[in-house]
Amino acid sequence: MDKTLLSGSTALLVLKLLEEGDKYGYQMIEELRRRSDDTFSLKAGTLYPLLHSLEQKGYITAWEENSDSARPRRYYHLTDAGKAQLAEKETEWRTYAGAMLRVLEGGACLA
Amino acid sequence: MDKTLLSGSTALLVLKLLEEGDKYGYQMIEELRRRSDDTFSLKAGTLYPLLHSLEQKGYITAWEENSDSARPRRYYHLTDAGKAQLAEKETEWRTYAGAMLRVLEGGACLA
DNA sequence: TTGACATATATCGACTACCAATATATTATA
DNA sequence: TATAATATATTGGTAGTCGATATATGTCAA
Repeated sequence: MDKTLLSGSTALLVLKLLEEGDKYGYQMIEELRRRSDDTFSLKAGTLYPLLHSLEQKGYITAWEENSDSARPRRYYHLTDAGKAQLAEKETEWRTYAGAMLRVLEGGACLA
Repeated sequence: MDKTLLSGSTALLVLKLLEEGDKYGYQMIEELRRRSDDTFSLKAGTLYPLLHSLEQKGYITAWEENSDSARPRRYYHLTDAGKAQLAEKETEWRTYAGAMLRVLEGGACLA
């Protein structure tokens, strides 16, 4: 898969996952891979900086799992601002995909 | 529109337009804008370097319009290699869009 | 006629997004 | 004991897009 195709939609994917409930980074990577049938394999080097930036913008908040053992997990929670941003990004993506299909199918059966 | 959404699919759009017949740069910008209902407004600073790179890769060839007056137009023609690349890119995009929809609709009616 | 705008191609610098590589730390398995 | 999976994080590099700018011509209105 061309990685640049994902450009811009990564934030949308992350916000969408968090709409269903609080999740931690590693979990999101696994879930995205599974739900997209291995089409999306989001890299840690992409996700963690993205999570920090979304937090800074107020779209998500973080809370640390209270665990005695193991590496602690940072769970993320979608804020109201995040929900608004999600709605906007989703509309934007559907507009883009629709326009794309229109171009791809515009000259299909004329030649 | 988030410009990064377009990332990676610009080459696909250009190859698709050329599948219908030879076209010149400015014409492609106008046609894309029209066919996408103003969703795509490809910039000259994006298109011309892209055309050069597609030519270098052998996906398209260029021929100069023989005009006495006016600024001459550089028409581009899709090669066989370009047609193969187009098919591959188109499949790739549909895979990506399908996976995207699967994630977006995965948790839609459960909450 | 002069200035503004559309046509038409081209390049450069800046910004953003993504990834590979690397680092760190724990647990489970061989 | 060492290899892999879990889990988060940072850095450096690459690629794609745009804004600004440059150049050159044709058209239309003030």
